[in-house]
Amino acid sequence: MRRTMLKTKISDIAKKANVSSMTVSRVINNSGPVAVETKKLVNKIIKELNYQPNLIARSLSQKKTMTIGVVIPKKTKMFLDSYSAEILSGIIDKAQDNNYKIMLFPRDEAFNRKGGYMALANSNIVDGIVLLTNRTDDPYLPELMESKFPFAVVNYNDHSKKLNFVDCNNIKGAVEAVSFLYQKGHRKIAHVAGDQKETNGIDRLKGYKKALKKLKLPIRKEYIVYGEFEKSIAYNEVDKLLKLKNRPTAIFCADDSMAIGIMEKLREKKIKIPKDMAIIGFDDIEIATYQKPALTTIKQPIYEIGTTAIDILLKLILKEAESPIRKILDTELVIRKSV
Amino acid sequence: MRRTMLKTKISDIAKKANVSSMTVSRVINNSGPVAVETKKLVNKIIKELNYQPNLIARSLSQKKTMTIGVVIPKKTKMFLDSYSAEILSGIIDKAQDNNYKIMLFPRDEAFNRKGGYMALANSNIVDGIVLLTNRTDDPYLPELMESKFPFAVVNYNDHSKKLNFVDCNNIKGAVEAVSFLYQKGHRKIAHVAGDQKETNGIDRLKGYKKALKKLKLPIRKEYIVYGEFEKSIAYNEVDKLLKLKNRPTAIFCADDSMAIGIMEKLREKKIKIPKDMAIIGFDDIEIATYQKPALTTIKQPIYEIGTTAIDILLKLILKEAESPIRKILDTELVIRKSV
DNA sequence: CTGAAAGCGCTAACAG
DNA sequence: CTGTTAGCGCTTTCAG
Repeated sequence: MRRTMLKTKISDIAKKANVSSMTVSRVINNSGPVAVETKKLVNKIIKELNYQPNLIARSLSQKKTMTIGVVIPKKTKMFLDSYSAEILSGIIDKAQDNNYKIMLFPRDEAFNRKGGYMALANSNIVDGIVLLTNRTDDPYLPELMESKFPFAVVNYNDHSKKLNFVDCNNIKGAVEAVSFLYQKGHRKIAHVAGDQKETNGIDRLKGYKKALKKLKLPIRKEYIVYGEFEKSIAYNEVDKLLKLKNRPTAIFCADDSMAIGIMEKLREKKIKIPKDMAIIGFDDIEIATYQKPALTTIKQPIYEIGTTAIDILLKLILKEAESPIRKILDTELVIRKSV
Repeated sequence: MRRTMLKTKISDIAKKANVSSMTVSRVINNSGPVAVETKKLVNKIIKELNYQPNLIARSLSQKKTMTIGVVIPKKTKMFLDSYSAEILSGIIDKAQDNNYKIMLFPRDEAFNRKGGYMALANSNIVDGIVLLTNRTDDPYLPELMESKFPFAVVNYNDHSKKLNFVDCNNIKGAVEAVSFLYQKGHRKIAHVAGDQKETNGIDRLKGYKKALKKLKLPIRKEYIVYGEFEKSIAYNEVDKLLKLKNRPTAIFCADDSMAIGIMEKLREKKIKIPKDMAIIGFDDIEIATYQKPALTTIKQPIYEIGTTAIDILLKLILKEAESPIRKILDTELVIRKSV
C-alpha cells in the first residue's frame, strides 16, 4: 500500500462538498450557474485543501494550453544583444497580461531535427508560436504558412506571402537617417548594410538607395559594405570604406551594434566622431546612449514590437481576425552626438 | 457534419497498421517488444501521416511534462542585465540537452496573487522549478522548501535551510578582490556593497571585512556604502566616499554594474582610474571588458551557474539524489586596467 | 510479441 | 441550479 501523498483533485472537493465534480468545475471556472450557498461551500473547501486545478488535464479536455511558444535563435546571438531581449520582454509581459504562459524553444539542430515548427505545432503543447528567427531562407517557414496554425513573425516583412508579422518601417527609417546626414551637410554617405538574408537588412539598404536617389546623390558601389548585423564583421569591413581615396564623411549603419563596432575602429584610428566621420545607427538599443559620443540613431519601438507580436497571435488564436495580419510600426530619429 | 481536419492520433496509426494502439505506443517510445516487421510498418505509416504525439495527453497519463519552470524577476531587471540573461542561456541549453522544455514565469504581482511557487508546483505543468529570484525575505520560499517539489535556487546561499542551490564562492572571491588591491599597494580600501537582502550582497560584504581583518587593516564604517546592486544607486552613493577627507584610494564594488556606474561618476569628476582611484568589480559581465579602462573583476562562471542549476534540478526530479543539494563554484580574478 | 481495459483529471454536452 | 455520461489521446497494467 503506497503512502504517497496524492494531490487533491476536483473529485476530492466534490466528495467533501457533497456535490458533483461538475459543480466544482463550474465554481472554479465561473462557468454556468451555481447556487450561492453551494459556491461558498465549494470555495471554502477549495481553500482548505489548497486545491489547484491540474492544468494538463484541463488542456487535454479543452484542447488548448494557454501557452505560447517563442522560437528564439541559438543562444550565441540571443540574450547577448539587448534588442532580442527587449522584444522578449514585450512578448512576456503581453502574454502574461492575457493569461498566457510562455515556453521557449531555441532553434538549434535538435529543434530542426525533431521537425521544426510543425512538430511543435502538432505536439499540442502551445496554442500558437512567435518566431524571433526571421531569415528569408528559412526552410521550415513555408509549411507553417500553409498550415492553419497560429503564428507571428517578428521583423520579417514580406507582403507577398501569407505571413503574419510585425515590423518597423525600415525603408522610411533608412531614408530619414540618410536625409538627416544630408541635412547636416554630408554628401559622401556610405552604408554598412545588414544581413541580406533578413528583410531588415534588405529594406534598410533599399531605403539608403532610395534616399540617395531622392537627394540626387550618386549610388556608389564602393560606399556599400556588408556587416551582416555583426559588430565584429562591421569592425573589419569598415576598413574598406576608410581606405577609399574618396573617403565618405558619414556612415549610415544598418544597426546600432555595427555602429558601435565601427566607432571602436574609428577611435583606434583616431578618426574623430562626428568631425571626421559622422555615424548614425538603427534600433536604439540601450548601450547606444552610453557610447562616447552618444549614438545618433533611428529608434525602433522594440518593446512594442514584442507586445504587437502577441496581439497578432492572440487575434489568430481567438479567431478574431484572418491571416495574414501585418503591423508596421513607425521609427523615430533620435539625435545625439555622433552626427 | 464538420469538415475540420482532425489531427492524426495514435489510433489512426493503429487502424491503418492493423495493430492496437499499444503496439504503436511501444514503437513510438521504444518501450516493450515489437516484432521487427510490425515496427517497420508502423514507422512507415507514422511518417506517411506525419504523426506527432499529443504531448499533453502523454503528460496527463505519465504525470510528467518534461518541462522546467524558470521563475524570473520582473522584466525591468531581467534581460537588461546580461548577468541573468547568461544564466538563463545556461539553463536553456542544459535543459534542452536533457530533453526538457523551458517555461518562463515572471514573478510579478499576478504570479504572487495566483499563489506563488506552490500554485505553480501544484498545477502539474512543470516537473520542477528554478528560481532566479533570490531574496532572503522571499515569503513564498519556506513552503516550497517544506514541500517535496523539486526546485533549485540560483545565487542564494544558505546552508542552514533545506535549500537546493548553486552559488559561487562569494566570500573567497571578495577576499581575493581586496587582497589584490592590497597587493597593489592600497591601504584605504572602500566597499560599495550589494543588496543586503541577497546572500550575494551579504557574503561579499563579509568577504570584504574578512580580508581587511586578515590584512590587519581597520574596518571603517564610512568606507562602506550601499549600492543595492543598482548602477544608478551606486552612482549616487559613491559621492559619500569621494567627499571623505580621508578618501579611499580603491573601491571594491559588489558587482560590475555598480562598478560601471561608479566609473561614470569618476569620469565626470575627472578622477583618474586607476591612478587616483582603483576599481574592482564582481561578476565579469560582458560589458566589463568594454569599459575604459577595462574593468578588473572577480569572474563568476555565470553560464555554468545556469547549467548547474539544471543539473541539481534533474537530480531531484529523477530522484538520483536527496535534497538539499548544494553547489559552490569557484571565482577567478580577472586583471584588466582599472586597478 | 500483442491486445483489452482502465485510468490520468478535467470539461462539453446533454438531461433533468 | 445540478448531475450523468462520455471523451480528450495517451500509457499502465494485466492477460494472453
